[in-house]
Amino acid sequence: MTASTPQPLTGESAGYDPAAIERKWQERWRERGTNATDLRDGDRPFYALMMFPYPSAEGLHVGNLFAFTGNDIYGRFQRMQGHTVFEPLGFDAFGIHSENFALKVGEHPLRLIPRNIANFRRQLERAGLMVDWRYEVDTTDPSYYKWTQWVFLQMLERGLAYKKKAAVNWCPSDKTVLANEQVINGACERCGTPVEQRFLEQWFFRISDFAPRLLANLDHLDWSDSTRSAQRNWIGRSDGAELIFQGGREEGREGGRRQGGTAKGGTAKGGASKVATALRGSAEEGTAIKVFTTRPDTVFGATYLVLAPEHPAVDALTTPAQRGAVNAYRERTAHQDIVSRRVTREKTGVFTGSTAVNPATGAAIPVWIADYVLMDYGTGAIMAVPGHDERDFEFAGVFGLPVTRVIAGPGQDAATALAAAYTDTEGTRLVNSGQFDGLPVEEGKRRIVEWLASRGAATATVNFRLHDWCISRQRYWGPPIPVIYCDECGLQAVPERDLPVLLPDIPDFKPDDSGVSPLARHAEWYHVPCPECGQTARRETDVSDTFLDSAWYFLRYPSALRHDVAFDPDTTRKWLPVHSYIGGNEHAVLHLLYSRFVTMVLHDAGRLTFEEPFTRFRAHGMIVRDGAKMSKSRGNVVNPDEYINEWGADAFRTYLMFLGPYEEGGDFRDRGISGVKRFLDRLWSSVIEAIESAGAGAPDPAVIRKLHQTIRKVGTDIPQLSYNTAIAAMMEYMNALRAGERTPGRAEVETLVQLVAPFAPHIAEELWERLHAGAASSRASIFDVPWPAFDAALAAEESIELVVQVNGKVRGRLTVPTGVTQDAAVAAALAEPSVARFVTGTPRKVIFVPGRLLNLVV
RNA sequence: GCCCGGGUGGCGAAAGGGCAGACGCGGGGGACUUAAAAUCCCCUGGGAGCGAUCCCAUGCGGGUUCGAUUCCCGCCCCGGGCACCA
Repeated sequence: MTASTPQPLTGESAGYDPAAIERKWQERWRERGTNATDLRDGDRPFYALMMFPYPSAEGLHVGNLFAFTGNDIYGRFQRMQGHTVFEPLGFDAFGIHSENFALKVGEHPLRLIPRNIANFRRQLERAGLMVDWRYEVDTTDPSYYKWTQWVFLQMLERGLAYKKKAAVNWCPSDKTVLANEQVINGACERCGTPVEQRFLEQWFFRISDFAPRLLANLDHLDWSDSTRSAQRNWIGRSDGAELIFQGGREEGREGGRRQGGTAKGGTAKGGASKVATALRGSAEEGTAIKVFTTRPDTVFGATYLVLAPEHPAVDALTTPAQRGAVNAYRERTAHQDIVSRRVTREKTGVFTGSTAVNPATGAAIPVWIADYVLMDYGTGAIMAVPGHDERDFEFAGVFGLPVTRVIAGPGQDAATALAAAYTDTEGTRLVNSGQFDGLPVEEGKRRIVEWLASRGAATATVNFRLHDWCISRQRYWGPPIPVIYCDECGLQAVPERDLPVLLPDIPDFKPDDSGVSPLARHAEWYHVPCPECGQTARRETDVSDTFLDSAWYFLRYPSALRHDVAFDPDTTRKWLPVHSYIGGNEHAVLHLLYSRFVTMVLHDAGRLTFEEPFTRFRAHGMIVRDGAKMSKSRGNVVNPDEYINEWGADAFRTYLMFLGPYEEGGDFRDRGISGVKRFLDRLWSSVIEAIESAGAGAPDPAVIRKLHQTIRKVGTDIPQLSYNTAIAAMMEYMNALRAGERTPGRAEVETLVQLVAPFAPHIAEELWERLHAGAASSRASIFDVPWPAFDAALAAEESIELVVQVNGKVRGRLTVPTGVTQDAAVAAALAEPSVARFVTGTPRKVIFVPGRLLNLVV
């Protein structure tokens, strides 16, 4: 690749030198405060937010720039529409990623991060973003995390933060607890190490209490469908019922095997069931077992129960004869790593020795424990319906438990054998279900729940998959959780006046195997007077999850200059909720859900007037390079600095937007950028020629028509983030402008410069200044000049090309006046030999689409 | 397995019931030049024909329609998310 050399042009004008004009305008924007937003001003505020980056040591990723440029174009466009636009940016610099990198290079994050941030800011400034850097936030700055700690206190105050000992995902390599979201296929998302299970005291936020609202509001948000769908799946609503099975009764002793004769595929190990029967003894009377099911219609087919090994009722249900086996199994699952528990599909389990009564059939059915039932979903217990659930069928097969058909599809009846779990519901009906036989599934569900409910054995219930948010991290690089433990007074919140709890500058920030944060090793920090009684007390040593930092940063930006509040109520009312948020879909279920949750809590606390933070969200696509995902190991990472050096920020930005649909991403190819650069070169020379030939040549109506069509196209494409087609339209106009020998007129180029401005701001400012040299307006930024007005009359075509089809096949084209009538069009079409030869006699039918097409059916 | 995207020339892609391939890259030819680069102009989905023209073509198979890349049904493949969630 060779850098384009400046082309000598006529007269004294210099050629297009991106490096020089980009330097010039970035400096001028700084001097003149062009990008500074007066937050008190303007009756049409527009908050254009982009997801702030994690400032890695490798520097700005092209994916960051792709995201930011898309947001910047939209923001600049809104400004030209007359909005006061606020486009802030900051750095999400806490967290395990930074900390691990610091450990790797042996440098303290307190020294490393500021350097990374400085490098990022330098790279970002070169990209020509309309960012008001006065409002920059850095989550690791005490003036920021003071308020992150404040957010925690809001949660604590409202009973939404709580501590519990929990089985957590423990990464033995990073030596830390991971959120469920950070475990990918049973392995740590950072290092890929298989995750183990540990029991630790953890801080949680009660996000699951908000599941119904978080789900319901999605219907009304102007968000990318892909993002909303990901959140719906994550929240995971299931409609069903809780059913009660009375445990430990003596009647129906043989009930567990009563229907065994109907089982066909599930009796592989009948012996186990015999053992179970022999060992069965009397369990404690009256233990009620609640199960959750989405298929209450299949309750007549529930032939056994399964409890999670951790279920609190297991002790009471275990008979003396089975205690040894049950305890051994529970011991094993407690220590089992989460990988094999979650990923292995092999069915294991142990019989408790007890039975429970199926509330529908009255039969006594055996109660088992198995690790395929999870304590943290539903009630931690299930009714097993092996006939109609794949997992239950498999389990029944392993342990020789009876399988009963209670759902029959077309061509099946109550006696049809089950070779596998039958899970269809469409067009099926209930069988072997007493008075409910013959009902379709949906009606069966309703009627059976009503019937059982009348006997106190069922409640219609909704369950969510969403778990509470574990925010504890036994690490160093995060905001300390502002809590103090006093032997006298118990758990104490750090009073707001004592915030921030500063993260101390300690040299040994490396986590060890203790499961406790490195902060615990520093007595001078760890010991603190109790805020209540003044006695020596201990600080909480966990720091909070990075996702808490980013769950509220959009509230901080407009108030970033204030140090007495997290966010100023008046400013917040004026500028929020965020009008436009653009970011990657990798944050669809973490950051975006947590932000919605925090906003909802602050709304309920009366601190915000809105409960949804982002009015409009669009997920941008991913950029790959030469058809492959960018990675250091592949060596195909695009370094923005190199490209900006070679082609200029304007060409780089515009190419990023041109290479594919913004919301889908695209393929970065070095060759492709030259086309965009050529476009900017031509823009430059066209404007220079127009200036130098001032007054020469009348405007060409065809060019003006094309111009207005382009104004319309670009003006509708930008709000839809259809940047690639907007650029294509401007290129088309450029081609029309340059067709023939004529010199472009001033009016023909001036508007184009405005259309290009959001994409290539530096060249646009430079050309605008040159077009208005000497005029009073020359000191104004092009971004303070209103967007060009579209004139429909000027854009209208006088004549159109009418496509003529015969039986749907194109047989000719006619140039006709725009308002041509059907009769005139048919007459003209039949006069064309290319059409007439396919038409004999009068057409049977004529389809006429005015302005587009004529189809003759013969 | 379930839920989202997506599959169109040599390549990145347009068109979301109405001319398939806009725009750009790459390629071919030409102009300018002593020459090259840059720039400018023309051509560029496949096939048949000297030609005007004709046939084929938007992952595969059906359907609806005067007309389908677009809508419907059933598959296949690629990318992403969720997943022993009862």
